[in-house]
Amino acid sequence: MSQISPNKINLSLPDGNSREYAAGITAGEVAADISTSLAKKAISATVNGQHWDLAWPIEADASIAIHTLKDEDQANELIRHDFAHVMARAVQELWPDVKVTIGPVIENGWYYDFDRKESFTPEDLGAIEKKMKEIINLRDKVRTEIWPRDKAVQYYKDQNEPFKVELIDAIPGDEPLRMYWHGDWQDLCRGPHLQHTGQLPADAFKLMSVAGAYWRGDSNREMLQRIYGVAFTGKEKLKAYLLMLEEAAKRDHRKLGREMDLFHMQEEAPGQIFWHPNGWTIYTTLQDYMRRRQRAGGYVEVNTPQVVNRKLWEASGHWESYQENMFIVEVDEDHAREKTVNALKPMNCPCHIQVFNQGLKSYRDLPLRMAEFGSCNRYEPSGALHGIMRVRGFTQDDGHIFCTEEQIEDETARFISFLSEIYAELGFTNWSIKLSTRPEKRIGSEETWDQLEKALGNACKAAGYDYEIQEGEGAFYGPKLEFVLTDAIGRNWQCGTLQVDSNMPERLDAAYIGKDGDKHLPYMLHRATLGSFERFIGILIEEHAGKLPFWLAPRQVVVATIVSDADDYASEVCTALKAAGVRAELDIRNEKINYKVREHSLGKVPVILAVGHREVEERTLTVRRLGEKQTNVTSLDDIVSELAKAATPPDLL
RNA sequence: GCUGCAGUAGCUCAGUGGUAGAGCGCGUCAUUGGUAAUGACGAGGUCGGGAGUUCAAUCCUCCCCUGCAGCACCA
Repeated sequence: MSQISPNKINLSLPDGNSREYAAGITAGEVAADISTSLAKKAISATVNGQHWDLAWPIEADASIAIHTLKDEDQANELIRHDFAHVMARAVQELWPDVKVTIGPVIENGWYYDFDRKESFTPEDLGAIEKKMKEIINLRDKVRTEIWPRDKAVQYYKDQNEPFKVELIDAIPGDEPLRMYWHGDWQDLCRGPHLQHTGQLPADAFKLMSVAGAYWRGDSNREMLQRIYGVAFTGKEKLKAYLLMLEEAAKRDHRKLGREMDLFHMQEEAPGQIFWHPNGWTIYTTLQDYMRRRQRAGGYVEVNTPQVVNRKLWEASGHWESYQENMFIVEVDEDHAREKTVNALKPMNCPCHIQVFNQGLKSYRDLPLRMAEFGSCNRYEPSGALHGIMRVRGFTQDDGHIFCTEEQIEDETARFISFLSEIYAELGFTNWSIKLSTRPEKRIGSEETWDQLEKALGNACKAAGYDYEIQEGEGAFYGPKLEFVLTDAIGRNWQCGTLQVDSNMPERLDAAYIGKDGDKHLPYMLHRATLGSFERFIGILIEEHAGKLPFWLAPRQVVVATIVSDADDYASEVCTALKAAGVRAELDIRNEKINYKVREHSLGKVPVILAVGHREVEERTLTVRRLGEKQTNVTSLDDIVSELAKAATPPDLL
């Protein structure tokens, strides 16, 4: 690729030295010039901050760094990318009639979408993996060429690859098309790539699963088959990743929900939860906590109807735009001319406006912070349901702040502090804010959007937080903040939200009398801290792998006897703990202590107090804490006061 | 909703074209035993629902329901 050029260029290396080369030299040639061993190990380069293929020429002065597999970030991107191509080639070698589409790098690996009539089976994945290893062993050189668009289109038409033709059509006209080969196999790709397929770590990848995926993410287009793979720079890292997946599966809230006897679901009520005593204890403990927090935060609590006539939903706009997600309830009264049509509320906001609209409001009433533990029902698409995380019946810790435009920024900042304290008390310190700005389809003037987006951004800064902008992701009526928390194994969950809205108040005729004596339209800030109790509890369970903080644990203490002579004392201990506000249970069953310890440990009870002859004599207890093997002996009074303190919710400490 | 896979005892799972089995759990009895399963005996299912093929279906076919993975959705 390099060509003779009269121009000299200066390349500065990471060690501070710089070297002079003829313009047009490739990064690979630079690596070879530095050392032959580097040339062998090199996989790519970074040139002026851009990830660079070793075969691409460098035309001007630049900073350059050569990468090997040791440079995790670049190496992962590169190998995952080339694995995608190698997999596509393997698939086409095994089934030549399969059409290829796209195969991007994703977290931990890649996927590639194929168009094939028959489904891929798990056995097919094994065959593909085997074929991939063969291709890697061929050590085929990677070659790229830049082609004019017409030539590329014609090529793909000749190859009968219609998806590639469509892909080219979607690429902006001025972008060069980079054609890529390893061996005889070809794909369209912007690169960069490895030097040859042999640089792929053949022992550090695995094909994970096959699933359907829409072409171009459009549910109206054809459904393709997507094969997911994971790859790392070494097999130890792959092993570690697979181990992490096993750990994640162990803390699945659906599994723990059964093991801890928290809740169940059944097919007569898909997407809805039957809470068992243990689970409901978590729920009410969390709800009691939120109720106290909201009172302290200046909210008034209300409660509004579940079944509401369609008239209100027509007025709010939900009937038109949200109907397919609503549970419709028809009532056929004996002498009525027609059926009454109602819907279960999918959201609380229209109802809160009804409360606001009772009586005439003055500017003196604002900001009015109205909260409800609002039970909502949404007919979510069947494929969206997931344990208690995504359900059809749930309760939001909902709230609406009615305020003037000037109050938005302060109220938002105030909410962010409110939320941050709660997240901290619930043990989540790792969370971030996303600001979603005006979408394409929207209402309201540009000036208003400017002001509202600025108000939310300023509020974040005022509360002391940074935010990330999500361009165009706001609601059609206003911008929003999303509060995303990261759990113990790195997964992200959107829980809290705050959305600015004047559309709903307007549609439902909300108004207040201003200083000037005229009617004004209030703004409404839709906000939730936990999101929904159901989802948040699911997150709590997974975050803690079932070992909830003591104050939230549904079963906090089991007093377990070793011999039946200790029954009376154990009962006395249990009573004392209950009186001190601890959720304590008595286990005087005719079972060995080993058995009891095992059972309650599996049930994730944080503290087991064992009682035998010795403890009865000395009026002590042998304390065993969940996750610890050793025990220690404590006096009755000490343990009662210690556990009573641990059982106190954080806001009451 | 779409694609694929799955649905057998409370749970986890094995199994077969001729009306089903294990472990745990549950019940009874014996056992009073120091920190992750004491032993014996016993009771549980008609194999998600419906239709079809067949002399005969839990097993084959079709439809439906529910779940799982991914996609789409989550104003």
